[in-house]
Amino acid sequence: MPSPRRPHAVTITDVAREAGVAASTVSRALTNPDRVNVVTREHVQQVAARLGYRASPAARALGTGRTATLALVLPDITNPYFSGLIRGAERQAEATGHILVIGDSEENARAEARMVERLAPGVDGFLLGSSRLPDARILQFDAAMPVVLVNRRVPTVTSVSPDQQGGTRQIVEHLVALGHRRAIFLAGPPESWLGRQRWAGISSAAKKHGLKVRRLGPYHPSVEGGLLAGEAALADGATAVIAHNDLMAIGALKRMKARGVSVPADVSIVGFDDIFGADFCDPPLTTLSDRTEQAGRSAVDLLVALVREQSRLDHDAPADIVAPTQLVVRGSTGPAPTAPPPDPKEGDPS
Amino acid sequence: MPSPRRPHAVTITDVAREAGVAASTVSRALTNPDRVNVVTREHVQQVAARLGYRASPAARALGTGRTATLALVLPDITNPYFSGLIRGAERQAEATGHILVIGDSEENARAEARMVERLAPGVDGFLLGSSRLPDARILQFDAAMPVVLVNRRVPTVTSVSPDQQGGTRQIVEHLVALGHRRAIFLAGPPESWLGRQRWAGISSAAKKHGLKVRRLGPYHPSVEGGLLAGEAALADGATAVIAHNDLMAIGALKRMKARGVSVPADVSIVGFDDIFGADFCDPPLTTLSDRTEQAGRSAVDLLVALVREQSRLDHDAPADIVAPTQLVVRGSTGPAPTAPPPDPKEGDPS
DNA sequence: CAACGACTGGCAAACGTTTGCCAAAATTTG
DNA sequence: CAAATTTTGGCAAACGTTTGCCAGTCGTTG
Repeated sequence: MPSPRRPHAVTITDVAREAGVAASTVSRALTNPDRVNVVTREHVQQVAARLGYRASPAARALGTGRTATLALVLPDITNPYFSGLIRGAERQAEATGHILVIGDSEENARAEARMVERLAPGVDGFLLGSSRLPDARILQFDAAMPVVLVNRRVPTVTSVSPDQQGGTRQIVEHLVALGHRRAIFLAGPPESWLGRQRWAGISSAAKKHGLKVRRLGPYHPSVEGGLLAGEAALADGATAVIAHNDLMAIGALKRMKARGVSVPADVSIVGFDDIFGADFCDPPLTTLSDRTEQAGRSAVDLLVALVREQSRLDHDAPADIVAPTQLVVRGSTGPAPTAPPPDPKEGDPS
Repeated sequence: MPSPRRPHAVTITDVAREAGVAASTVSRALTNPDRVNVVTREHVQQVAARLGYRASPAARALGTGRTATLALVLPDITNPYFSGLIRGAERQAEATGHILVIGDSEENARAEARMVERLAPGVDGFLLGSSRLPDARILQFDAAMPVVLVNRRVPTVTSVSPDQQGGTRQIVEHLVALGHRRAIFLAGPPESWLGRQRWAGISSAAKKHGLKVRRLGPYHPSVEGGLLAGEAALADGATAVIAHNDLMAIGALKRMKARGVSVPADVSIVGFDDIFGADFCDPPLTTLSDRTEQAGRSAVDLLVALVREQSRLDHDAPADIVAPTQLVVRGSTGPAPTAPPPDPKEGDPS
């Protein structure tokens, strides 16, 4: 007969008995070392180590109201853009003694809200990455528990986001310098704050530089969405395409290639995010890069600070980190063609 | 003065008082509906809903010994190969009412073991993806708690892994059919079980088909590792390169391109995993594909079953799912060159 | 040397559930 | 209609921590 799988875990009482002290002393020796005499403390710690004692997170959480767990919820776990964010958050969570749980809202605001509500009772706070939630909902969550926004800004809510204004300016100036006069912006989901920032930044910079830019969309912010969007862009006849993100840019790239349109000779393409793959697609993608791993770390630090503040009473003003972005120029952008791009080889040109 | 952030959560006792029943009745009405009269049950449920009651996971865990939390630990969160696994696991965890916590061991067995020990007290079981742990350690963990292996098989431990034997056979036959006579295998970390399977499968299939294949490495299973490995492969002069995974294959591809070696005209390259990017790198990568999202779902199902079994006493034989793999032929493989590949353009040919 | 304060360690009461046990009530059975 | 059975709901004891309070012990100070 098989032995029971989970050998009954060693509890604080076991350690107390073995060390000849009260449970409370064990607790203090381990979590509040200054509160107990050095010799008792060391004895207790030794016994605890010998017995392989691990405090029960559940019991601790029940006592303290803290779970030492942070939640990260994202609209699309599989977007490589988020890998860096996840890794950064995971590392910093571990470094600060926290556990990271992860949730995927699959681009759906309703699902995101459900996810937050589902996770809330078990975590100390939330990292909301590229949240699709309306401002009001975010404010509501923020009022009820510690929240840090990533890739989004909402007044009074702590956040870290990449500098889109500077970034879009770089993009527009780059295109203008290459002689482009008409561009297209392939929009992502309207719920995307970053997307709205991008469009705002691009239109404003474009106006300043005399670049004409039209917006198409919205499209699903994926390679598939980019395929569709690319098709639409071809029909428009602009010489430059700015996609909501790299996934879409890559989709558009694929579509161009399939249609025999040469990038960048006929049309230039720019993306956002500098995801894995942007540097080795064909041609490599010109794109706006930001340091997502760093963002993940900072966001966790901010969140941990918020959680700590929550127990004390001093709330200082919410932080708003705006991280620098950098345009990485690769092969997908080039001088504007002098003649308009040729008609696509296949498909109905209507 | 700001109101307290966390409005004191509504507890089971609040619901009980409001509904005019005992706390135990509330508990049963919500978690064990058959145990209570239909009219009381509905009344309680209504009151609970009205008050917005959410059971405290900590308290529940303390009472039941179950946390409704599953851990997924991986050697590299940022490898797009794992995105599918993560998504599949997350979806199925949610579907079965579980929370998924995620850990990154960063290719380090020691870190992996630490991670498991750190997480263990707070989770019901583990999903170990592409574990770098020695068999003995895995058996040890498996004896102490529910464990499901993904991309690894260890006798007596439940697992789901892709069919490497069939997969490697497909690769070798593909290369042989193209006329290749000599190939190189660029090995990943020796701790990788999948890597060992791959080498075993390739050598055995190669022997059968009269293909000569040498092994180089180990290399870090990343694009950077692939760059190095590609360099070494060039020196060898084989006409076909099989990389431990797509990351390395893409690195090798980059290296070839940088060195002016044409793929597939001069050398063919094959990878494993069919990750994001494999279809749009230049040339697109021939690679062995498996359904990682499906694997993630199955693994969670198996784990949940294990957790349930643990409370009852019937343990049935550990499951071992071997999932089919499929060779996706793209542009990186082609007929073997009749002449040997040209000398690399730059660098010391010694 | 008395009084005082700083240190230490124990007691016991939380924290919010679940669940075994029991008794009352309702239902079925003979 | 009494007895047997099932259904229902409450009581109270866990589960494993943390922490406020208290009392002893020591060392210090005037």
